Amino acid sequence: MATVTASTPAQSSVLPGDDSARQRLIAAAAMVFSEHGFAGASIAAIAEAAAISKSTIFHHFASKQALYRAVIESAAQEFGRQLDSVLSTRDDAMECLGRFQQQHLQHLHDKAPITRLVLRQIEDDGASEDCLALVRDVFAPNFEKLANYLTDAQRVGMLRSDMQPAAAALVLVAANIFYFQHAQVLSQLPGMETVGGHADYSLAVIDTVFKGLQVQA
Amino acid sequence: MATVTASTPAQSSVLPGDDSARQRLIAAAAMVFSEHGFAGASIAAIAEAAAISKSTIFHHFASKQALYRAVIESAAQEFGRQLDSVLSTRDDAMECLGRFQQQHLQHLHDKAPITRLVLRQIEDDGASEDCLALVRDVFAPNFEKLANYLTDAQRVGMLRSDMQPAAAALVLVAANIFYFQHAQVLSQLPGMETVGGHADYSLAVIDTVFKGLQVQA
DNA sequence: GTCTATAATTCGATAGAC
DNA sequence: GTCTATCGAATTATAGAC
Repeated sequence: MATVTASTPAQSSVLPGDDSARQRLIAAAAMVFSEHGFAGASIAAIAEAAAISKSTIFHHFASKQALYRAVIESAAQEFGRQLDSVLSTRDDAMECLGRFQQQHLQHLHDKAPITRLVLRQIEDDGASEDCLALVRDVFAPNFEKLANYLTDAQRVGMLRSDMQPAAAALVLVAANIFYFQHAQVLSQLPGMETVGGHADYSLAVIDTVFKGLQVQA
Repeated sequence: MATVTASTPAQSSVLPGDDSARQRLIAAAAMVFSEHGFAGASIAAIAEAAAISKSTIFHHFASKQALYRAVIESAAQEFGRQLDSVLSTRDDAMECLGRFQQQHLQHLHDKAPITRLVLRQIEDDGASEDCLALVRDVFAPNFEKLANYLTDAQRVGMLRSDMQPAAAALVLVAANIFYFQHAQVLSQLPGMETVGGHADYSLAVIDTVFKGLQVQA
């Protein structure tokens, strides 16, 4: 069966294929999925891109679906690792959240093809168990890191005590995903000149949400 | 009322009900487009739904594309009319913006099929002149109404003076569109129980953005 | 309705590492 | 000798053509 355990005890093998083979396969699959979508990406094409045989793929992954999911998981976990260093309660909260916004938006762009694939899948088929599981198992942990950061900062008195962490996290993430999906047309809206490029956008969002709309006392 | 600004030369037909025929055609087209998408909706099917002939359609609209656009324009203008009554600078700003969020989200849902069509088109082809023109001519006016409300409220001292109206408007709209597109999976995220249904979500967003994240003085 | 092409998945076997 | 990565060939599923 597919041993999907990620933690091989680093048995220094002399063979070119150990656990890195798996990583190479994921990388190759990411490219092919990105280019052709899930349905359009054949196992044969992925095998060719990874320079291995089709059957080897099924040695590593139980199904095409499982491979696809591993690709997404890999990207999400990579971002998750960044998160830990970005969200440090020791720093100023606004600065910290600004970093988060920028890194998250950057991540969406770096993995743009996969990001589009995932968003599209959720839009088309959000009620499917596949989608629900993907969000629950892969994205929820990262979301929780952000929400936990907000809750912690709240406890320490760095953030408004009656703010809802989950709602705030959602607003921040939504602003990024919305921008990722619709940046091309945003320049057509009035007043958008002042918002500018990616980085400026992230800072404008944080300024807005962090300080709020109401008059400050 | 329907002042459908158009590039079409005003064929001033003397027939009474000329304008209502146009409206009926738009309504029928909206249904057919919603059900089958742009490509899947044939002019013949639209003509049948509107109980008129194909050629009558081309008397009212220069092309299928123009009719499609009129459908979107019609929905946007309908929402634009609601906006004027919702955004009244006389009321409390938070309450007013809460109403806006709820109405906007409700509008997205009421016109769900068309909304999906438009969002999809922007995602797939946002750089096309069609999309840019759509946003510039159809959505920008409504966006501007919200931005202007924020600017006005700012001038009157109801909102923080150094807040960026365009950024704030974007955050609010993004939160709604994001929710519209991904509501099905949001329940998989931790802490979402407290956010609840449509109306609660709107209020949670407004609470978050209006009061901000930082500790209030 | 059968036929066919394509793609996913399974099977059985081989080779090298410990 | 067992374990695992790998492969080629065989099997199933399915969508489209005729």
